[in-house]
Amino acid sequence: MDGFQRRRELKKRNILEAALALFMKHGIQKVSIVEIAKEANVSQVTIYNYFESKHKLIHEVFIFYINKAVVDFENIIEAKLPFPEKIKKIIFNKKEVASQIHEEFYHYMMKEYTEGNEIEKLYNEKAIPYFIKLFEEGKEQGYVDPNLSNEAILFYVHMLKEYIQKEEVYQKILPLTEDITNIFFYGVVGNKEV
Amino acid sequence: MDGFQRRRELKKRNILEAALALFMKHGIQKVSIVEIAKEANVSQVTIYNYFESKHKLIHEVFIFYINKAVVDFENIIEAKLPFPEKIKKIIFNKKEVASQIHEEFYHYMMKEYTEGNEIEKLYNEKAIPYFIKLFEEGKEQGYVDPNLSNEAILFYVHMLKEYIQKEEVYQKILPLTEDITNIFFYGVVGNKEV
Amino acid sequence: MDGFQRRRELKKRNILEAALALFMKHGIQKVSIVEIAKEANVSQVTIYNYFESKHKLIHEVFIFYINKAVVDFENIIEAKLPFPEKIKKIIFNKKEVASQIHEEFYHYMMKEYTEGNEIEKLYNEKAIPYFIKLFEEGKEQGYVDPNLSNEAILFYVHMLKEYIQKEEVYQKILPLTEDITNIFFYGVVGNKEV
Amino acid sequence: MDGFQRRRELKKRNILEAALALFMKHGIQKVSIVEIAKEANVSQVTIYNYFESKHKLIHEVFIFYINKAVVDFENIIEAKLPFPEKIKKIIFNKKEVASQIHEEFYHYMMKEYTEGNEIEKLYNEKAIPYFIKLFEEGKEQGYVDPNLSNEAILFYVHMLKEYIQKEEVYQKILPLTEDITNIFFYGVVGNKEV
DNA sequence: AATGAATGAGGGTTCATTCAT
DNA sequence: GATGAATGAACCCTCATTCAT
Repeated sequence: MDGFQRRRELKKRNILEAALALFMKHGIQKVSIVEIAKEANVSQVTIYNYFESKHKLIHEVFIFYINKAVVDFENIIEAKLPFPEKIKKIIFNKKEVASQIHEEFYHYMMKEYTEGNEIEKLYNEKAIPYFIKLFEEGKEQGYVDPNLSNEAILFYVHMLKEYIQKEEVYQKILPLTEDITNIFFYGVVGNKEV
Repeated sequence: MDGFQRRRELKKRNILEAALALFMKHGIQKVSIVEIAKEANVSQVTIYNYFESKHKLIHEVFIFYINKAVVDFENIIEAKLPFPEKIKKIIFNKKEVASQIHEEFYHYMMKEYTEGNEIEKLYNEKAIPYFIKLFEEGKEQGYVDPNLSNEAILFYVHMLKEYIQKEEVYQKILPLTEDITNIFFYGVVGNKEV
Repeated sequence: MDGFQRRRELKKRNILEAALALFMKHGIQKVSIVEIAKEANVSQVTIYNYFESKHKLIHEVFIFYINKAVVDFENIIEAKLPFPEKIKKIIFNKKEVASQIHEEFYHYMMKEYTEGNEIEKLYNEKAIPYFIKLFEEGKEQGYVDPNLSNEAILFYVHMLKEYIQKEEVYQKILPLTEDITNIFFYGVVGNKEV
Repeated sequence: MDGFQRRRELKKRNILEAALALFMKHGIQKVSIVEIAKEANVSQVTIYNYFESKHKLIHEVFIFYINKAVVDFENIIEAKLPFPEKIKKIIFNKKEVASQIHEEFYHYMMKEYTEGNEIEKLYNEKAIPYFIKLFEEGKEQGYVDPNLSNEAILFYVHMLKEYIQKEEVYQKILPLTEDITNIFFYGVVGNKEV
């Protein structure tokens, strides 16, 4: 990659970072191209030169975000930690990519995700295998009921993770961390063994 | 309430119904005042006469929605059903108010909800007591661990309910209903008694 | 038609007049909605309120123009004039609707005209019958070869009329009026009878 | 001309060809410099280096086009064909330079042509003499009334040629070819000798 | 009280042209 | 000399809100 291309990549990354930050803070519809351009210190048109349209920019921001998230996620899974700690980290650790995620950003992304496009492919190829590996580990160690389908557990983890990441929810449930972890592992019925 | 006022209230209700329907279908930002006016068969200005601004209209729509939701919710709680059935109904029953809720509507509402305003007050006064009553019932019948805080269970139920109501999630998890219910009651560890 | 509607129609007409004038002067692509709005002393948005889009405005301008043209045209046909005078008037008389017609306006209109839509219908219903009547009159009086198809004559008249109306052509051919008329009637071979 | 210059001329020609092709297909205003650059496989700036501005590029494209057209035209005039065949070819033969000419291109060119600049000079010097020669030939052979001014005949030929070349007209008048040729030679009064 | 009409501000997008390498 | 990158200005269009009747 020569100097030209390197600079191009750098600028593209700048724009993606700026867009990601703004989308996470204010959602997608409320963020205008002008704002992103200002945040990234480029002209509007430069953004169009790189991304063609707002729609395609959003798409690339998603991919950018997922790639970042997957790296953080990988680190947790591969770490030397007891299973429950990993789960806790995955669900509660907001520091992975961004501390505040705007709901609408998630919504848009999930919509793209469910429409069977590139983002879904990326997610399936990169993230799911780690999850499966994690759950199998949990099953082996007796932390997870082997009769449960991986899909169902995945759903639960996703939901918790996503819901807790909402800025308006996060602060409310911090004192409930223990209880929520308990419910995740033992359900509302509770741990009868203890 | 004289005839004038009654007609006034009726018209207001018409507008609220129209706005609610459109918000749920398309989100809030994408629905314009003109559209609402058309749907409600009134002039735009009439909407302004009644609600001052779009922002305040949205606010009143939320209150309107919650009041409706609470009624549906009340019916479930007071019904003669075993505890687990009530929980299932609350979590999975999409028919309560609307079959398809647009994500963004929820987001806006939740934001209003957490900003300590009228909507929160309404919710706290009307909905929470029913939940508490339900959970106490669950605890008495041995379905719920008495050591768990009501807040944590509330959080869990809310989360499941909200997450499942998303149109893009709903269809994916239908086959997982049993597993999800099991995790809710017994956690990922599973029911060791069986 | 009440006061409201009358004023509405008046304003619509104003906008159409302004648009028509500008389109004829500068063509269509070069004329922006802002310019039309300024010329008509209204806001841009008012134009959108009346016409929805530039495309539809253009369409209505065409219809407006054709209706005007047909009236002028009718007057000539129905007038008590010898046949050759009528033809001359039709071909050379620029004062009918506008003194200067921008080429591109014609181009756009003809495109619409050939795409089998409302404009074609309008033209066929309103203008063609007068032409046919005129040509039949010419044939009866011996001014027109009865073996010629009406389509061919129509084509010829159209072509001459349109071509001469071009601002860049008009001034050049004024001194040639006699010759051109002669060619129209007797062809380049000339009137052998004389 | 050394190697440098030859390569320069070649590139210039490439750009002109590309621009001409695009202008003829889509008109002038709708074709952007970027598109021309892409079609010619050069950078936009290269175009500016050679032509200074879009306006001047258009100008040079016109000259380029006329030169090409004149050559085709010359071939017809110098061919061994009876006079009426030459006329027919000139008027109806669309294959001379391009089969489909976008109207707007003609318009622009004609405007330049009438503004007393280089293009007019070129046309007067190169094309007109051939026309005059052709008409004199016609007069000698009795096909053209010697009393008619060459300007008037030129006007007629031009008009027919140009009008027929319009893509939206061409197909409509194909079945009328005979009649139109007849009108050109004998006028609407028709050939009384026959 | 209710309405049709009107508007200023802003959104996404395109383009001829210039800058910097 | 040639290029990719960058830009200011303009365009079409939308919307929450206000005006005038």
